[in-house]
Amino acid sequence: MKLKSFVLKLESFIPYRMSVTSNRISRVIASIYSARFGLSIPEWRVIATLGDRNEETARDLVERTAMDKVAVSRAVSSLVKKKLVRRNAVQHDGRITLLRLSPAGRRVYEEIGPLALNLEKEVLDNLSQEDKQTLHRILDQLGKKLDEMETKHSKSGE
Amino acid sequence: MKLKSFVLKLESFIPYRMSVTSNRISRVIASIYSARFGLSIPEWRVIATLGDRNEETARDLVERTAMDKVAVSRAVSSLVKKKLVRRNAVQHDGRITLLRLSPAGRRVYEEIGPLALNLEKEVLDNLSQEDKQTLHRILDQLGKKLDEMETKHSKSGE
DNA sequence: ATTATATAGTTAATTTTGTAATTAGTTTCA
DNA sequence: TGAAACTAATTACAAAATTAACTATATAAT
Repeated sequence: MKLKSFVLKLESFIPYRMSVTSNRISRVIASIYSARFGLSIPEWRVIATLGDRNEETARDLVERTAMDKVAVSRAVSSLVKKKLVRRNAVQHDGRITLLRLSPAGRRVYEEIGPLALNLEKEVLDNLSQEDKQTLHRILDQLGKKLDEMETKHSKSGE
Repeated sequence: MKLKSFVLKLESFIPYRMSVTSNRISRVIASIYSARFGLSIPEWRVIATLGDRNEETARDLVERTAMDKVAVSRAVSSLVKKKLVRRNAVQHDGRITLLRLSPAGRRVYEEIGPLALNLEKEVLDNLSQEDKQTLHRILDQLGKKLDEMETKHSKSGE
């Protein structure tokens, strides 16, 4: 009789576990800015990212947030419509615009920021300080490995 | 002058970091079963879940995978169409059907399972054994806290 | 028994997201 | 200078996910 040569239990499969947990956390965090401010996740990410800079191009946002450029584009134009973000043309390059929070956008940032940090704190409440550091380090290391794997993959797929 | 009383940097905000990392990992894993077997993520999850059981109801799948029941329903009916999953009626309750992998479905499971585990291993390659254990424990603890927060939230929202 | 309530599952409508193709502007260099 | 190649950003289309509503069966209560 043929024996199964591997054991795959979803409940101990890290990719699956991380996906479930991270989705649950995102939903909790999203609840504060979607219900109270009508913002989507990408919109909030753009606001959060612009919050600690003066001006940035959409390109920069893509880099800094690891979001897709289409998602950024959509979030930005929606935020511009809502008057939370302003676009400023650039003299020497007609393709790009510099983005910055409007005063209203900054107020939103100043209001959501602390709430988001509080919720994060509550979610992480069960973890020791050391666990949190370890988690950051683990995420760093996973990110590095994924960089490798992704470039390898795209190289071979050319 | 008013000072900002909080510091929110997306790149050190755990909910954000987990979301980015987990999406990247999911994409890597999905590449093996989407390209080679034409399976969606929910389809693969159903197969993986049925793989280590004899029979289960859709309801059980929802519980065990934390997937939405609509997603499970669609994944199952698609898999039935593809002849990878079979439905068996139950005598005493006309609402439920018992699901199990067909022989073909089991072959898919037997083929993807090891590949998925290998990829997981590669992704986690940078982590020590201890880190992996810690990660599991952290995910456990986050899960517990999320349980609390979600029930609290749904209670108060009634 | 028969109305009410709950459960399992599906179907339908909406929204969100991802992929591809397109537009507009810029740089390179023969 | 003027094609060709590249970059930034948007638009259009397709796939996927969420939410809401619905069907069918089963259980509970009066």
